[in-house]
Amino acid sequence: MSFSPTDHSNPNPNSIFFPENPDPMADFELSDYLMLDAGVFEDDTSEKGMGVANESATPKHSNMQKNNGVFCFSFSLLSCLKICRSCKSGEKKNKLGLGHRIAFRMKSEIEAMDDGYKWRKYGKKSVKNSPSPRNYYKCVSGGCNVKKRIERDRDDKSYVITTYEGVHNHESPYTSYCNQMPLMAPNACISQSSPFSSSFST
DNA sequence: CGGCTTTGACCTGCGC
DNA sequence: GCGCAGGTCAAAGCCG
Repeated sequence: MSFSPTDHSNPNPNSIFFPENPDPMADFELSDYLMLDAGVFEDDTSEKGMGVANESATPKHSNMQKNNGVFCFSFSLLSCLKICRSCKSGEKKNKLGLGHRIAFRMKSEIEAMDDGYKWRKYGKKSVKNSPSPRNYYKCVSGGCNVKKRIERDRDDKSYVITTYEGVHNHESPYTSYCNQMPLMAPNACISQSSPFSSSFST
């Protein structure tokens, strides 16, 4: 299944589309993700505050599974944020009082990835020692004060660093959309909608 | 005309 | 207290 920009059944016209590309993930590489306030994996080899999806890692959540030696994340960023909510981190909050924070570093030419939620840009700021500006977004859903920052990696501009703050208090439009497709493979929709749902070779 | 982005100004925290 | 840097606000402009 693949959406096209003219496919009006796609609930989010801003989605990233993978046309008839034999390898839709060819241009995308999720290199790191940092659980700044909590860990995703219960893995003895994990660094503090960072999950590592290696062979010995034990999936802490049902969203993650091993398939033919490959760890497959069936969650996208949006579901990952929900995972954060369930983590036992003591509900530490940042200075903004938004609670959990999670950062992703990924190789991408596109900065504004579609993660299923709708965002409104409210600021842009140049950062010291960084040639690329930082963009600020807020979730536009009423009552949801989740924010995200997007900036280019100062060391390697081919990488984009996305930082999420807070937890959505509503379901993603995309999640709702996927839930209405019982015949679809569980990972298929997310894989098409969000490149964040990736696979790690182990 | 409504929604979204841009951008300069303003606010706040922190180090000296 | 002062200056700097990061974060946010809000008016103006753009676009469909």
